[in-house]
Amino acid sequence: MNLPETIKRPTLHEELVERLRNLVVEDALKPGEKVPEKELCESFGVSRTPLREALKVLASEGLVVLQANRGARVARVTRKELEDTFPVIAMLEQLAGELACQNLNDAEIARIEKRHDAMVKAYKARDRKTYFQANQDIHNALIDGAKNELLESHHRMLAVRVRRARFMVNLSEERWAEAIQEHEQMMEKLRDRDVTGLGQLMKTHMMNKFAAHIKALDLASEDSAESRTLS
Amino acid sequence: MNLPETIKRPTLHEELVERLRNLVVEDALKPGEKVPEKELCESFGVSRTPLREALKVLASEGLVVLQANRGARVARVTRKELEDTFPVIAMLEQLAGELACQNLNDAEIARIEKRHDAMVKAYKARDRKTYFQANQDIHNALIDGAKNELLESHHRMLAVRVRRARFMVNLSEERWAEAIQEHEQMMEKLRDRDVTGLGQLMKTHMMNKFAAHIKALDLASEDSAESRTLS
DNA sequence: TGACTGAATTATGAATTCATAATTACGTTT
DNA sequence: AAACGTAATTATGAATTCATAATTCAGTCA
Repeated sequence: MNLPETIKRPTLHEELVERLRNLVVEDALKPGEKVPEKELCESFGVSRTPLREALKVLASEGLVVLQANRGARVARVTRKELEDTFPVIAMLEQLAGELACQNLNDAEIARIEKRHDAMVKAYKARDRKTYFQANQDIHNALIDGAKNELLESHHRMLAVRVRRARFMVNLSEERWAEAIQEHEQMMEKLRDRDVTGLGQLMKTHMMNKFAAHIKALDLASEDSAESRTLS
Repeated sequence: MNLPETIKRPTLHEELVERLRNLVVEDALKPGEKVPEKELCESFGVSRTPLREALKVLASEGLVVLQANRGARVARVTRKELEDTFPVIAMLEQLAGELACQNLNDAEIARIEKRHDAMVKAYKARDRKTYFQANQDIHNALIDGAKNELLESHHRMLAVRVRRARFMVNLSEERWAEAIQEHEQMMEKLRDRDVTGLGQLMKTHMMNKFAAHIKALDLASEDSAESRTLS
């Protein structure tokens, strides 16, 4: 039996931060929309105090925007914001790749390979949902593998933005195939413990993803006149 | 007359986030210390509600630690945390250097050179306070020069940690001279618009700073037995 | 004396209340 | 009818109150 592990009792506002973040990321609360304080309080069965505390935290993460005396709105996902996000996240992934190569043990790498195989399988079955999950698991495992809490937390904050953007563009068949290729290469580098190699790959992987997103956005914006902000 | 500029009316809790953050960064609230909710409310002349909202935000930044039903404590600065911080901040500075080289115009670069000269002057006069301020201004100007809000905000969060650590170690004469040298080189690269060059320099500059910090910490910890956490 | 028990006190999380800013609805005027 | 001004309503920020968990302290017993 493995002992202690400090009992986790999530305080109300932490729970709410989680839930609200999910509502935003899963696109249940749409960008630009006003956050319905009253309704949310009722549906969660809590008073305004903890909910507002949670909103403050979400605001500091940039997921909602607070306007003095006018409540909170879900932050819009602008093109500029996406353009800003990717270079930063790419750098973090590069660093994560380098550190993960150094820190992961063989068993951990084997576990990642398993997820990788599952992802490839999902790709072949064109099972988007499973693919996305496995993909996210792999990236998270590599980030965790860096064993750097700061890196992890900052990456998580940025990844939320990208995940949010996922709802706006759809993965093209070409990009999907390309992404799988890149992941294959990443696994190779990881097996070989090629520190700078994996870092480099993860960076370019992210920048390619970025390019695909922007391309998809440009295609999408051909339809609508107001292409400055998305959705 | 240049128009709009949305009127800034800081809400109470934002103001408090600022103030509290300063208390932590300026080491008025010592690491590990309990945050005296009551006293702070009185001294700021506000009720607990906005102060607690501010604490939640500070907690999400990692500056304080919340314990359920036991209030907030100022986060301890551990060695591991510093070791985690620097590589991340170094990557961000590298990216900032690259982007700043591309985005800054001649006038902006000239302004940075002015600050650089002021910094060198402060160095020669051994005026630590002025030096630190000018140094910080330069770094901030380069970060701002990247014109990337995400980069900026994440950098700011991490920089706070380093600034906090400044109170624990003292800049050695050798490292000080070295840092000035590095800054001279940085200005050169900036003038030459050497994108990758400046990026590289800023990264190593930060890692050198890191090494100096760690070295100073090791020297300091020789004195005290409880060297696992600092202060 | 020193460790334990339990009551008193204090601190904390969360609900509620209150004052005010923002929004809406309505009436007036042209 | 459209535009403006004003009153009613609602939403919001912040103070206050309340219930409960944590801490302190006094008293008891070994």
